[in-house]
Amino acid sequence: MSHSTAQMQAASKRRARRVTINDLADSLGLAKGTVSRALNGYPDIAETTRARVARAAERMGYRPMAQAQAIRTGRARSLGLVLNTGNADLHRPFLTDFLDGISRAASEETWTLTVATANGTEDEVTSMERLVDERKVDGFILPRAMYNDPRVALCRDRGVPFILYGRTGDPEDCAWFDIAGEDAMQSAVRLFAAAGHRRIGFINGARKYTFAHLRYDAFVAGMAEAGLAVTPETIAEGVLDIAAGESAGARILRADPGLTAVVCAMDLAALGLYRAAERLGRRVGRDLAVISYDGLPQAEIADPPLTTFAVDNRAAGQRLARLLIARIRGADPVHLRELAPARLIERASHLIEVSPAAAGPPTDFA
Amino acid sequence: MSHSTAQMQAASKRRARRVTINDLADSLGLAKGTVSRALNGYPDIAETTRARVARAAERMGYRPMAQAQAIRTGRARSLGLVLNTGNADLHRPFLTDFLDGISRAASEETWTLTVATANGTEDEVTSMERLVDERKVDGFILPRAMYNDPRVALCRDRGVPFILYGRTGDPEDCAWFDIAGEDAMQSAVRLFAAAGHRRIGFINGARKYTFAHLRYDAFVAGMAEAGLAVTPETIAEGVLDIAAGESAGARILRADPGLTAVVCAMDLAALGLYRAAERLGRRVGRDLAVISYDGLPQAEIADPPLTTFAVDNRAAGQRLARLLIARIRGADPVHLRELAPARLIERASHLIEVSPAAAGPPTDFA
DNA sequence: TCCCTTGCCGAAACCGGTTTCGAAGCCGAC
DNA sequence: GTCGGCTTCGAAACCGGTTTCGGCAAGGGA
Repeated sequence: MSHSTAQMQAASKRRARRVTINDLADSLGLAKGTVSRALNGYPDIAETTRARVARAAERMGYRPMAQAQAIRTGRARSLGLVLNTGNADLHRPFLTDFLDGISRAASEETWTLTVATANGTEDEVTSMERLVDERKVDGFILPRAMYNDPRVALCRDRGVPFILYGRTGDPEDCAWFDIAGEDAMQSAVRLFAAAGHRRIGFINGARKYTFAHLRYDAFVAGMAEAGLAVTPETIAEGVLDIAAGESAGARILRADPGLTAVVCAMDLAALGLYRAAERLGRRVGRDLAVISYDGLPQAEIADPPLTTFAVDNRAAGQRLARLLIARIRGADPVHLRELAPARLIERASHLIEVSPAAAGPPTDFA
Repeated sequence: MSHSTAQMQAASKRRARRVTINDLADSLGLAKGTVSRALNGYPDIAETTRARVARAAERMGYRPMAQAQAIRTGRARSLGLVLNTGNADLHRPFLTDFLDGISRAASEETWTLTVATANGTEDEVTSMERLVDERKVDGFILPRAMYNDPRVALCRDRGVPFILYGRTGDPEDCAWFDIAGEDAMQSAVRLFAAAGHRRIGFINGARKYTFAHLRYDAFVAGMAEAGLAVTPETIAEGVLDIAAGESAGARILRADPGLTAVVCAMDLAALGLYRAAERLGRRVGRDLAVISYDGLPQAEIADPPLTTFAVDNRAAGQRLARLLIARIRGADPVHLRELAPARLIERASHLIEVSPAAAGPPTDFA
């Protein structure tokens, strides 16, 4: 039926034709169906046969061709991730760790990661459609969950498994993983309140993302808990980059010159605030305290180094991948929901002297 | 033979079974082989038939299943990229743009991007092997080309197409794309020399990467051209991150306190140099001029903002993807080699007063 | 009119796997 | 000794495409 296996042994391994399941079956004197079942743990294969097949597969370096499996099983064994580069800065610093986490977890199950990019939401959905129509991926990781997320709508409509990085407005049938940014916001307020701050500003992200809702509510709750007044003019919303952070920062700083502390929902916002403060003759870490969220590398470089709640994106990627694979294998999404905490990295930006009335080290809240 | 198409029309589109080439053939009354050839531009199909098939495919939303094609053609239509996270910082800031460039170019040809990660070089090669054995990818983009690159050895050995981002020691049979970092280094030296600097230091990357050889030679050439002496104690090698940049910076600054300018092969090195300078009571942009290379976002945040040669990683990704696809389709690697320039972004770190003898605006060299 | 191209398409093999179905062989029970 | 059941495997269908091969009909030249 085929190419002499003896000849294959003799030939140097390089450039050799792949060894297929037929080669394996031939050399074992078994039917290829039998070999397939032996390799895939079917119960109707004798234990001795199974071992013999496994040994031969190992020896001959047999690795099943993924596509050939996919065509019958319908599983590409690939996770999809589409990055929206419309707001590239949102991903930038996260990405390496995030990808590493995903692909590491995927590898463990011999799955792979397919990534695509898109500009804007519409393009994003189009990319996703192509990926599922061509059966290149079995499911999606959806980063930056939006309150009203068209990607979720698509997946529901097409019956494609997915997992959100973040939460969404209507979580029914959604599997998700998220970091409790809201807890971080509340901790930040507590920390400031305990340090004696009375006038605390807030720079939030854009409401289209769910996290902005959560963090806003948490900020307000934290203020209420501390018995502090929330004044709308010292709250900025919709800030997603440094430039917006700068103008928003300038606005709230001017609205209330008595502001001594600002909580930022994102490091980029805080970095913008740094600039605004400088322009207004104020200095972060000396007469303006800042606590932020994300843990970007820029935050460490900043002057003064930014105190921020850091997110472990590698771990997040791992969890997301594992949860998605479980989802693809049929697990109930209700059981695939996890919330992890952010970790406070105390640097210099939150330490200023406010009032002698304040007592106790702020580190209690780490 | 099959499922009533009328029924399919009636049913809501959601969750519908994929439309296969058989469905298409049935509904057209053609053999599926004919449909396939029509779609793939075979010459033995009548023009009217081809048009009819194309229209039907469009109308029914037919999208061939990638894996089924791959099994016969041997093409997965997927580009492989394995990221080495052992030195995560090397990728970090590049990644979003880079991935965007690759996947954008890939999409144009309806290819996709498969990414994997690895720790260390050995793991990297293992990951690559799995990808090609399972036929998940048709070729690789190899970022951060090394002088002696085991990934290249693997690809050659297995006959797998690849393209280097960077150059390598033995370029035979290699397709590559690179940014002319050496030109940037030489320009930096010229710029400093023209501004009157006489004592110029250099912080280089690690020699295992080819770029470090090229940039070293270019630095030396630039110094010779300007008639300046190269002193080994003001040259540091092997710097790949901020910490190493700091200690290397301290060393050369102490070795020659008369140093007024430093060329850095990487922004991270420059950022480390900032810290070293500060510790030694010197200030970049006032009594120490710095020009670097990469164009990281951190460089803009730094104080003072870092003058640096920026790399357009999106464009690089695009070119790499296009070249790799050409390579996979059989183009001769000798014709797949490109060199692109870096672009100088003048900020504040290179502007200091040195000697009144110097004349002429430095911008001549941008 | 006949023959030979040429254009166009159907039929079937093929790719490398998975899954279904049925049958052979062995065993113990009756 | 026969029968039934269980274990174990071979054979073949199948998945959704691509590619080869051959045949039919139309057209052109002699």
